[in-house]
Amino acid sequence: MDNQVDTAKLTLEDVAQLAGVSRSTVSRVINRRANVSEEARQRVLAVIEETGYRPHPAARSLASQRSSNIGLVIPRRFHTFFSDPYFARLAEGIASACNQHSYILSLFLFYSEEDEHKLLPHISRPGLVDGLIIQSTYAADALFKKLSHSQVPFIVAGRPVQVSNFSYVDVDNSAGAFTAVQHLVQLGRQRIAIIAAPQDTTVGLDRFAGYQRALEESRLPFDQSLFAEGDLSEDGGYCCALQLLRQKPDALFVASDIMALGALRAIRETGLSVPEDIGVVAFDDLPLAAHATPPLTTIRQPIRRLGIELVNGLLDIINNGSQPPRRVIFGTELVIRGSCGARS
Amino acid sequence: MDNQVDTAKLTLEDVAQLAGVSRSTVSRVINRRANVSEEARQRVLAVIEETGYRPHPAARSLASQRSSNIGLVIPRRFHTFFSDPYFARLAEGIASACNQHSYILSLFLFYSEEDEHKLLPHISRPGLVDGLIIQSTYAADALFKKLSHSQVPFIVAGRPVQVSNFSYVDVDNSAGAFTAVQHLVQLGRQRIAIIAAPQDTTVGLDRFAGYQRALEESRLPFDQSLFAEGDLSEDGGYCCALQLLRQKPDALFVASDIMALGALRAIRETGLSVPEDIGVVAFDDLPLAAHATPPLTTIRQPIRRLGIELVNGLLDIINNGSQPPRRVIFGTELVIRGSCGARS
DNA sequence: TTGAAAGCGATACCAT
DNA sequence: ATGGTATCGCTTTCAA
Repeated sequence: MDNQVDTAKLTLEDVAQLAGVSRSTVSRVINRRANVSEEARQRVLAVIEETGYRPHPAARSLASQRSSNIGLVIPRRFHTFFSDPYFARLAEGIASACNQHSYILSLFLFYSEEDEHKLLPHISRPGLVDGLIIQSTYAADALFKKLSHSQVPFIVAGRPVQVSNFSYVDVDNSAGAFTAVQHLVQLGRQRIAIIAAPQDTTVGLDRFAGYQRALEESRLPFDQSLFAEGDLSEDGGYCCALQLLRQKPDALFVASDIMALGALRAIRETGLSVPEDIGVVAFDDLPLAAHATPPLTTIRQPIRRLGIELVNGLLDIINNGSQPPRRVIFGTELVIRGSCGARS
Repeated sequence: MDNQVDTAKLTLEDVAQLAGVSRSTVSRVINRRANVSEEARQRVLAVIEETGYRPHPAARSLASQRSSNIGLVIPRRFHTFFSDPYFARLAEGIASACNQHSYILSLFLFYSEEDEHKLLPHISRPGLVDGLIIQSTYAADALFKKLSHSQVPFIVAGRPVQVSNFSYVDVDNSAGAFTAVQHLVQLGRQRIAIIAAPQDTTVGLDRFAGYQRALEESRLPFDQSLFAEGDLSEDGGYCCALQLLRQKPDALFVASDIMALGALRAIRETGLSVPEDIGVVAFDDLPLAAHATPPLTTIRQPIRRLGIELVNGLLDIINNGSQPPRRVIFGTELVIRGSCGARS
């Protein structure tokens, strides 16, 4: 045990000597190559166990040209997003998948344009990371272009705004929104307003599209005055709701749970009640949705799974290339609670 | 511009040739060493600019034995914590400080014991990271011990539970809690209950200590039946509040905003009102505190600054050693809103 | 101030 | 199956 003290500067060579084999053999054992005699392998393994030897990551990456590192990139527009529980959950899924695959996860948050200029050249070059997971944003499109000229494989979290042949993982935002609105219609609501997510993101666009589709299908007219665009914050939801309430809607589809909290607050302050006066359906199903007053009926998306799939997808691309682009879209699920007025 | 295409495999040697100098000189320029003639430096800089050359991180760390990487470690007990906005904010502060110092931030979330066993040997050896930021937990103490035998510098986020000579950054939890409770006392509350944070964390212990101190100082008796220990979740706060309400308290000090949300929910369901029947003061001042109904009076702690200071502290330790241990404690601030019943 | 050369600690190809 | 060796791209003495 105590011989682990100076373990720090133990090299392959040392292990090889102790085991009475060559560096090559030790390397093979470590990398689980087949062509090693069981006997040699056991001897090496024993020495490694005893000494607590670990290969030096830098030496490894230099020689193999792989870093076993992937980066999670959050472009500028989304800092605030990081205080959004959605993001933490995604990161969690990503991190746990990384653990599973023995990859290290590095975080790149672009706060300022300066950050981006400074970091981009580093991460878009092979060496630092083997691949990147990038949160989709409108602003991120420029980033995608630069990256697609680079050697670094990447996968996008959420459909990229401009159609291009990138690999991505997303949920079916449009279908989810459709379900949400359809549900309200089925409950007899007629004037269904929407607090949309930013329309320069695919999340925003797609959920709005689903809303519109549901109206059409129910032969309800689209009324521009029942549309408001929030910024995904609680405050945003609050402000939008105040504005929309003047139009006397009887229901509200809110494109995110967080904004829905704000909307509930606005409705409460206005003296109206949910779901009696106004039915509300949100999107995300974060843990807080169940704890809102009243509990939010919302569209559940598998955020953690999204994270895991992003990692799996990225590793697949790293190992096998991204031709054709790899795309995965998860379905959503309506979770009925108190805010919509379903009698359940 | 287009010559940046094969920039990927450009080496120091290439740059040296293009600039008509030796590798050594280029290296000196890159590392901002003094002993380079202005002329040579300019030539090299020009070539770097033109070619978009970036040093290979692995080669660099291998040669210099520094990775320019620091790790943020979240021990087991705290996964749930990651969906706590507190954590996201801390990570944000840490990440932005890393950007500033040109360090890469890697995330190590220990989900399972297996994760820990698998990752620890790697991160506790020099090479992968230059240093670690570790979230304090009771469970983390074992981790600290292992690490203090290793070569890897680390700093703790939050005071370690068992007193030892580690470097750490924390807020003055005890003083904050004291202020909170004192405030309630000054508003005339007599039966002040507490929803404490887990008592196997210093956060929990210190805030509870502050609560007790405030009672003592006001000559109010400590009543065990007015004490409940929550798990930092909304649900935890809810359950604790239900339990405490049976004891007819006239005020509640809740050790975290998130738990306070749960407490408000419980109080609401019980038909009591805040602040009339029950004054509530919480701890954290996350953005959501202002949006609760009623808005939470709470103790503000500078979470982002905590993150920044953790990085600065760690870098200081990396560069100058940790003797004596480096300790920074931030003060807190009472933010008065609606939940406490102050007439403001 | 500059350059030559010896590592840093692994991988992987090539013989054997 | 095993070992020798060139190589990865940089930092860092050491001489000049």
